[in-house]
Amino acid sequence: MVDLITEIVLMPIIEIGGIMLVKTVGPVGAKIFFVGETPGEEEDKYGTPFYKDAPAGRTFNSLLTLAGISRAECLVGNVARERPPGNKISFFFEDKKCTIPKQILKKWIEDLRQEIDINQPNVIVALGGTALWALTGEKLISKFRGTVMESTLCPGIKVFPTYHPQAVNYTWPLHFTVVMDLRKAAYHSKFSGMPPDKRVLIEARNIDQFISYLREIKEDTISVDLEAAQPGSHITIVGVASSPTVAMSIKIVSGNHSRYSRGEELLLWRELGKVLTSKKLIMQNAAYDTGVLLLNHGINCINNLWMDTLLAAHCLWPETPRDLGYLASLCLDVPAWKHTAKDDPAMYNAADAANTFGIAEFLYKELKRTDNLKTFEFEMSEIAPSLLMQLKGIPVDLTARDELVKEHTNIYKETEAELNKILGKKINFNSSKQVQNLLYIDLGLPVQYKRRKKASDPRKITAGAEAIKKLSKLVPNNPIFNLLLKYKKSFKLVSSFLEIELSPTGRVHTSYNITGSATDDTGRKSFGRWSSSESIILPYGSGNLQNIPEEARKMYRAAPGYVILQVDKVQAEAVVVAYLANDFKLKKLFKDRFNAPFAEKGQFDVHKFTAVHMFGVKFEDVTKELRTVGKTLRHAVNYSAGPGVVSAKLGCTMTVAKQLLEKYFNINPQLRIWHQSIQNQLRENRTLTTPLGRKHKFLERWGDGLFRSAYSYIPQSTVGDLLNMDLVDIYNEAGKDIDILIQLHDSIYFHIPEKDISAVQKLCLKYMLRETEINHDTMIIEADFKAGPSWGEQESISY
DNA sequence: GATTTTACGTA
DNA sequence: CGTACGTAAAATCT
Repeated sequence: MVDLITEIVLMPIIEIGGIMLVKTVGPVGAKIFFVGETPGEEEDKYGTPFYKDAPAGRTFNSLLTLAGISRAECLVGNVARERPPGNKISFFFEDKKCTIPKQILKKWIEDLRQEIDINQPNVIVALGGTALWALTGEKLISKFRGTVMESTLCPGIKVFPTYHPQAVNYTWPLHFTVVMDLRKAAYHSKFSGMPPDKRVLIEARNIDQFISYLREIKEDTISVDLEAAQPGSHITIVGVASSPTVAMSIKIVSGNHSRYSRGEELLLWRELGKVLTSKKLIMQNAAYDTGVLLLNHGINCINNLWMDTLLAAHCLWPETPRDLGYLASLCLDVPAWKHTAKDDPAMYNAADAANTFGIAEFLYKELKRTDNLKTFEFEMSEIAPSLLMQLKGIPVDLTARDELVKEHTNIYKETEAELNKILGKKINFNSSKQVQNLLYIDLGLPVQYKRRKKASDPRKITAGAEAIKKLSKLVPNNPIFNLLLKYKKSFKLVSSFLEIELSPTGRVHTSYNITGSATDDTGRKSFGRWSSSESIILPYGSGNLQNIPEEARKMYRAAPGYVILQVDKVQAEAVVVAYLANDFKLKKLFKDRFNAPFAEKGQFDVHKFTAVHMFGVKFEDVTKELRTVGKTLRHAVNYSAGPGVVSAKLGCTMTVAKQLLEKYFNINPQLRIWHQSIQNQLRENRTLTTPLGRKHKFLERWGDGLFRSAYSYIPQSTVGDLLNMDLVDIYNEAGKDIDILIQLHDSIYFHIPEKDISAVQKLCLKYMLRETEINHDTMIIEADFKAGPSWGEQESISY
């Protein structure tokens, strides 16, 4: 019977009272059926769903191409067949939350059901939340995308949800996820029915059962996952998988009580310790699990790590989310399980363990295929030093801290009182809104706006420090500006950096994150630099240790007889840029500096060099001010900053800033060429590779924002990686003997006995002068040293 | 009470 | 129209 129909759409366009009916199109018996939401303006005009020249249709087609799917072989339709007023799907629902469909929508869903029934596709791809709801009754696309579901509308038929192409248009980085999803959908179009779930996930009834499971594991690799209660990171559940399909978990804690006797628990930890120190281990975010095991149970299994799936995913896809649920949706064919954490934590944990194993196997193949194994192994080697730095913490001198708190609390309180007196009323100067009202309404000053990232961004009013500085120039002799700045500075210092909780031993801890940021899930920029954030294992301190201001650094003091020694990569990013841009003059300067004896190195200062070329003065005659101009311009231009930044930094007018920039570019034409070459590389496949082999695909919209992000990528990433290589080597050689305190992107701090200074300097130099090939030349970034009684009081020392 | 915005510290 | 990062406090949402 079906044979009689060659195309579903015999009459795609039917006009009813001026509104087009947009029907499903495509060949009968297609294996994939794409279902969207409603027709848009163009679809309505031409009667075709995802019309090729409509915004969503254009994106849809390009996503299909990237996923290797031929649209001609697919059915394509929408849930709603007419365009609602204002393109709002809620028009077809009785209620605001879009759960009760109106009669007409019910009829369209029945049409959809019949189309599915006639065609019997192997997979229906639900594009967006409405299609997901119509086909399965579920609403949250972000929760279910990437996982196979069974249709409730047509039982027995697979539904595979992903984002709507229009969502990709709004948030372009989603396209990576959608392409990955579509590839998986293409795989599912090859067979009908739900994929069998072969996993055996078991919650152990008691310790004995868990221990016998551990003892019987024959495989040499296992994956491990812990659940822990905060604060204190007390382990509540342990899960171990011996393969992607076999996992067992055991609940150790119920409520606030251990479920087992002390003796039983000790037995468990002993047996677990044996397994963890004899097998190769897979973990997701191993630094946390290994850290908790080491700190709370004395189990040190760091050297047994084979793969941290977080790091593997970071090396492969640094631009995407990397939580386990997301990775599973890309790599595996398992049902979504992340929402079961509360209802059945033990099974949830077992699923975590098993899925981590499966993800690891997938990622390993991908790392190999894409030539990323070296970067991955390097990142794995960073786990031990970063974790031990976290656990060790850095010492705080309580007396110094209290004095600083007292001093700066006085400053902001006095400043506040003075301001209130001048203004004749009380204002919260930490409130941006109140300060804006004060400046722009009460005082009627010219409104200051934030610098925009894009010309198309809306202008935003600001009352930040930069705006206040500008106003103080416009209105001289008004004392409130300086008072405001003083208040903000000291308040911030006290609240964010001085009044912090210390550990019982008076230390501060931070978690060094090898994979960088994790804040939002629409594309990240992690370039291989570490980030620093609050340690969940030891939650003491200000969290981020990479943004402590100089004043607050004074409270981090060395023990008696000890010093804090700092090693810096000299002008690191400027050196990398010089080699990337192939700036011969500059490269020669850096090489000459390297070959000069220590006492003469000051004669090869890059910023003075810039000033010499900019202003035609002699090297000896470069003033401090001219050097600052040179430094600011080099920095600004390297990263394609504009005159706004230069004028703000130098305190000059925009006109002067523009002239300076122009002059700089004329003297350094290589920079424009280098920027152009970055753009050319992006044009090829949006991917940049650093001299150390780290790759990053830039998913943002094509344009200046993308370019600027890309310009900064190679220098930042290369310097970060080189410093971490140094740190790993130094740790591997001497981590047991010397205390590595802090990593600050291009410098490392040590806490060492004063008598060891020159030995540690030697150790640093042994590794830090490593050679890197760039543009068929050999780059060496120099190192220099400072030391002092505290982190905030550091003096240069020779070597 | 949870989430978003604004501002600000470092490299 | 520098980039990258994390956090505190205020504002805003539900």
